[in-house]
Amino acid sequence: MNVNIKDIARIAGVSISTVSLVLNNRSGVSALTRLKVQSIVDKLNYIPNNIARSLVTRKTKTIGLIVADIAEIYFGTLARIIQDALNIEGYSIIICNSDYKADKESVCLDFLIESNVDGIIMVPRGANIEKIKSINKPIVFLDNYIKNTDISAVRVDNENAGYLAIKHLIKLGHKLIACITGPVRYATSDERISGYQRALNENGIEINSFFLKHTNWSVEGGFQATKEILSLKITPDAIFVTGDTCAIGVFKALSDEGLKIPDNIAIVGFDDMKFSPFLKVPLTTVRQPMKEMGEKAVELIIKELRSKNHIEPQMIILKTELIIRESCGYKH
Amino acid sequence: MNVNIKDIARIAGVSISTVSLVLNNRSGVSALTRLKVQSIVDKLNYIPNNIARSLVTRKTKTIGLIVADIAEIYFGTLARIIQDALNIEGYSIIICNSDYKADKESVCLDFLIESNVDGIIMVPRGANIEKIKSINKPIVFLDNYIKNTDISAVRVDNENAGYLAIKHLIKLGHKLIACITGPVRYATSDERISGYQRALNENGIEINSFFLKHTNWSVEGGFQATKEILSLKITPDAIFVTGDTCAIGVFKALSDEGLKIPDNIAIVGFDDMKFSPFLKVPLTTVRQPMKEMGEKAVELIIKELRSKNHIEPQMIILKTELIIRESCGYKH
DNA sequence: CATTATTTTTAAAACGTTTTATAAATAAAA
DNA sequence: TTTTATTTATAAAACGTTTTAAAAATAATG
Repeated sequence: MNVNIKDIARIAGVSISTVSLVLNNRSGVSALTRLKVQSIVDKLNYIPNNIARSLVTRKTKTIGLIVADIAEIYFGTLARIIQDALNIEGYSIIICNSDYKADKESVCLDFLIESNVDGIIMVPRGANIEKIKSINKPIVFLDNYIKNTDISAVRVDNENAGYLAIKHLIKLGHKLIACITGPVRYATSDERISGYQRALNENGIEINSFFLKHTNWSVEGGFQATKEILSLKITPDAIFVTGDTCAIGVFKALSDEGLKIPDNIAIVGFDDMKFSPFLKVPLTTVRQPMKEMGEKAVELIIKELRSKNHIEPQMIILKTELIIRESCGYKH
Repeated sequence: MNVNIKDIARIAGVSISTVSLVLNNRSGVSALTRLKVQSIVDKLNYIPNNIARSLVTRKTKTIGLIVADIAEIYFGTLARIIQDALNIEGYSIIICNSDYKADKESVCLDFLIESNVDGIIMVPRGANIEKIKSINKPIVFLDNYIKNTDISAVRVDNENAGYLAIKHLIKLGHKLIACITGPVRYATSDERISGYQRALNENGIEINSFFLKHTNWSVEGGFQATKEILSLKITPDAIFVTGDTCAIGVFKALSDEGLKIPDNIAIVGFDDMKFSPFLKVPLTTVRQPMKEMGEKAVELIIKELRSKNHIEPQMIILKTELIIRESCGYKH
């Protein structure tokens, strides 16, 4: 019913092979026939069938993207950036959600393989290492990564970011600093904690394990964790919240208890999402270069896709930036 | 390199056709050979090639989803719901972003067609009607719709929702009610305005056009619109913000001007996103049944996909619910 | 047992491309 | 002009499935 390459060939009076060469503008066709074929293609509004094409080329021009949850702004933002960057390169994406769970991630991987994606960009949970290694396609880790795998990764200087965030708090006179972070055994999360602890250590401040709370970085998670922290015998004078979405819940829990930011308690967030400057108290937060992260991941995977021979895995660590707004007070 | 149906056939000592029948568990194969084939399939971990399959069946088991911007929580949430529902039916999705722009939407449509999707769920911008009609595949409108097209749509009772929201405000004694809404010439947006105006009319309250502001429903949009409203000679005593993301910006602009919610000004939102109960003042808002919306859209498109003969287009209008929290005060 | 009906199996065509190897046409060199 | 080199064009195979129509095997009937 749709016009196909055979029709074009017949009407143009040439062979199928010739039409194919023209369509992929490859050499070996005289300027004259090229023009003739192209005009028929244009006239009939012919669009090559990507499925047939994929069957023989074994390429789908599709990249899989695994994030924890596309409904979270952080991942939505990242997905959008990646998608736009990939589109420019002629690729489309299939998005999968792992919910930070290893078993779901495994299902995602299977699904993407069955979907014949050419490559995968993923925020890895940290398990499934063997499975990931066994995938014979370009893979790029994003945001999180798994140690000791020969897989390229794009991420930020989480340890340093945590360190600088806490140093900022300490400089402002805070000593009782709690930390609300992400899932356990999650590199991104762990590194931020390391930075937090290093800053505390360097300044001779005791590390209280009860001041450390794990969440799934959600609004509710932040709310809950803060409630727990506030129920402790000691109330902190600052909280390092390693995700701005999470901070929305933190703000609420604090305001419920009548605590004022920054007068009673200081907050420093992480991510610098679109809404962060618009919270009741504009959030001081560690900005992640989202655009760079997404685009770098795309650049990497495209490079691997293009090169025939194996490419040396790269570890790209991008710089974060502490954006000082009002949630820690004005002192410097 | 990968094992294919031919290998299975050879090893099992049957024809390719038989293997195919087993794989798609169709009748016409004896229990014995079925078992034999299946065991080889399992042993070799054989997975049929979807591309080859698609080529002959002319089905890709893929649905296109066009939203304005996957980075907005509202659309991210919707996308996640749709994706989960489609997965259950064995479909995957390709997401496209139109940014509320007709030309981008057109590009999205072309892209999805070229991707050979089996159907499209879209939040239509409201233009591209002819193009959409010419697409010879199941299409379901979601959230927004276009009048006088024979295309199924799933949406909410926006007019009524707007009406009830405003009636709620009026009952609490508010008369100077501003409205911050979405893009112009956008049915969803327009209907909410209609309800707003009807409630005003019925209560003999004058409609001031300067109290109506259009935005793209973003945080910044809400912030800007509120600034503009507050610069008017008359300050409203309530604002109907037809999107909760937008309301974050509204909250900020109000607090910048020292206006307290709900004492100085009441706010009623729309959507009831995850964060809405966690805003400084928990948001009174019109809840959209996101899950139902997404799942209904999927149900509809799956039904159209399954039935061979044309299905009567359906217009599903789901009920919203006014969730009363604290942003309009406690009075009833 | 011969017929007929039913079940099981399979060969071959089709889906719409790309690619490889070869043939045909043209240009360059001797 | 013949020979050789180069450019242009194409036939046919391949990609891995499903599906159709026919053949083979088995079961049921008279």
